[in-house]
Amino acid sequence: MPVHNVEIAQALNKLADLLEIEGANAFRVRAYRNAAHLVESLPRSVADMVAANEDLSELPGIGEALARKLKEIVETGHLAALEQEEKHVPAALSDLMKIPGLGPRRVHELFEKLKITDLASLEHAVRAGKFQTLDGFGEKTEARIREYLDRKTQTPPRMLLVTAEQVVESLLKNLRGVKGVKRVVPAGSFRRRRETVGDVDILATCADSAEIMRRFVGYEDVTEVISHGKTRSSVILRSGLHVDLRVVPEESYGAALHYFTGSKAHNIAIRARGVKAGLKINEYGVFRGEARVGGAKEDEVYAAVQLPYIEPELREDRGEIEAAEKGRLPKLVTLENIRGDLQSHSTATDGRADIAEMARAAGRLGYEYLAITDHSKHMTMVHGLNATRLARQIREIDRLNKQLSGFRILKSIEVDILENGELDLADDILKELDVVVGAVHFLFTLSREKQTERIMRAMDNPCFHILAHPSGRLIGERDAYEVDLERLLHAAKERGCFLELNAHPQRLDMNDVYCRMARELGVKVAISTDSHSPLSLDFMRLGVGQARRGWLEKDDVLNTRSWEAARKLFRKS
DNA sequence: GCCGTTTTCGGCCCGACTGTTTTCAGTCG
Repeated sequence: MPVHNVEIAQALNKLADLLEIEGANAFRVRAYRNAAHLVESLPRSVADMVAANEDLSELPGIGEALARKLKEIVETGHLAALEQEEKHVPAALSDLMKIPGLGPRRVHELFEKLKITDLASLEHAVRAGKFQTLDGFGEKTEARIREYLDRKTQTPPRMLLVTAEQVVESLLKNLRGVKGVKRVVPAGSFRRRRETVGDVDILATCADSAEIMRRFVGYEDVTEVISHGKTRSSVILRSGLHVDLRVVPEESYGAALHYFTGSKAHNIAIRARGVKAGLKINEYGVFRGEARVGGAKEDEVYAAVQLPYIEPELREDRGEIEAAEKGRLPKLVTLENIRGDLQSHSTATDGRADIAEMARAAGRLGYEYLAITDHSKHMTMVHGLNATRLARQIREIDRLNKQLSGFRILKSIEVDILENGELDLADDILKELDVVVGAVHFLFTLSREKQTERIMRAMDNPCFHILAHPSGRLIGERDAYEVDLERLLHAAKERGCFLELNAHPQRLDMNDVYCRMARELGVKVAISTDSHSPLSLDFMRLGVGQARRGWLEKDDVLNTRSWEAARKLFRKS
C-alpha cells in the first residue's frame, strides 16, 4: 500500500504541532509545516519519487534532514521523530490546537499544570472548573472552549465556492451602499478561486472606516461578532460562514489586496524577498526605511521585488515565484477563451431541458458547440440510452443541426465504464458519435490497482476520447475512489485521450494539482460543465478557475479550440 | 528545520485584535 502525499503531510503537521507545544524553535516548526504544505501540493507522489531514487533535497525547503524523513515515511510507513516526540507530548494534544483561542503556549500550559492530554480530559477539567487556577486563562477563554466542546461534533465544514459566492454577493452589495466607500472587493481563498472556502476576506477602502465597520457587524445575517476594530472586524454569518473585513486607506489598496489575498505561504515568500532587497512589505505598502515606495496598486508589490504580476490563482507558493523570476509564468486560460462545452445532459436521460433548449442556452453564452452526453444503458435509474435510443438521438441531432448556423450540437454519450473496462455500448454505435466521454459510475471501492486497470482498459478502446470526472469525488460528500491518476495521465498521453475537468461546483474533478500534472505531461484537459439544465452551463467559470489554479493555459484546454481544430487532436478511431 | 548577490552562522513576514493585563503575550490571518 503506497503512502500518499496527504498522509506524509499529516505526519509532518502533527510533528510540527507537538514540537510547537513543547516549545521548540519556531523556525524549525515552520520548516516542518512548509514541508507539509509542499508535499500536499506536489503534483507527483513522494512515494514515486523515492522509488525513482530522486534527490528529495532538491525540492525547495527540503534539506538533508527532511529528505531523510520523507524517505523514511515512504519506506516504513512511520516517522521515528514523531514517535519519539509523542513520548514527550501526548499526540492528542494536537487536537486541542484546533480550538479557537488555544495555541501552542496555552495547550502547553494545560498539559503542564492540569495534566490535560486530550479533548476528553480538557472537557473534564472545564466541567470541574479547574481553569480559575491558571494564569492567563480568563472567563472569556473558558467560555470559548466550552462552546467549542459543546458543538465540536458539528464544526462547520468548508463551504463550496459557489455557495460562498451567493452569500458574499449580497454582503458586498450591502457594504457598497455605505457613504464614502470607494472599493469593496473579496480577497482570500475566494479570490484565489479555491474549490471551498473556510472563511471570506473582504477588503474595502473608505473615507470613514468606523461607518463601514458598523454596517458590517450590524449586517442582518450576522449571528456573532468575533472582533470589531477600526481597521479589522470578524463576524460569523447565519450560514456559518466566517467573514473578515479589512479597511485601509486608498493609497494602501494594492498592498492590502495582496496581503489579504494570500496565500499565507505566498505572502511570507514575497515578504522575505522584500527583506532581502532591503524593503518592508506590509498591508499598508512597500517601504524602504520610512519612505513608501509603492502599494497603491497590487502590481507595485511585485515590481518592488523584481517580479512580474502573479495571478491570484497561482499564489500558493507552489513554484509561482520561481517561475515569475524566470519569466515562465503561464498565461492562464480565461472564460473568454472557451468555445464550447463537451459534457451536458438532456431530458432523454436525467437532464431537465431538451436538446434544442440546451443548444440555445449554449449559443447564448457565445459557444460554437455543445456535446449532448446522455447516460448509457447501465445507468438504469436515469433511463440510460441503449443503442436503439442513441441511434434515434443521433438522427434528432442531425436534424437539429441542419436548422442551426454557426452552432453545432455534438453527437455524444457519457458511456459507463464497466467492471472489466469494457464500455457499456458497442463500438459500432460509438463510432457514429463525435465525442465519446467515458465515466465510472459504480464499483467505487475497487482496489487502486484494479480501478486504474479498469479505466486504462477503457481507454484502450479506440472510440474512447475523454475520461469524465476522473477521481469521482463529490466535495464534502464522497472521497475520490482509489485510483492512480498519474498513471491514467500517462496512459491518456500514450493513447491520445483527454481528461476532463468537470466544472460542477461539487466535483471540480480533476483538481488543480492533477491539472498541472496533465499540463506538464502534455495531456489536454476538457473543461466541461456536465450540465443537467441550461442554468448550470454557467458553472464553466468555476471550472476555468480550477484550471487556472492548475496553471493551465489556453492551449492546454481542449475546448478553447473551434470544433474543427479540437477534432484534429482526436485519435483516429 | 532551511538557506546563502552580506552569510556555512545567524538570520528566518508583519500587523491587528483580544483578553487579561497595567504594558503585553498569545493568537490569528
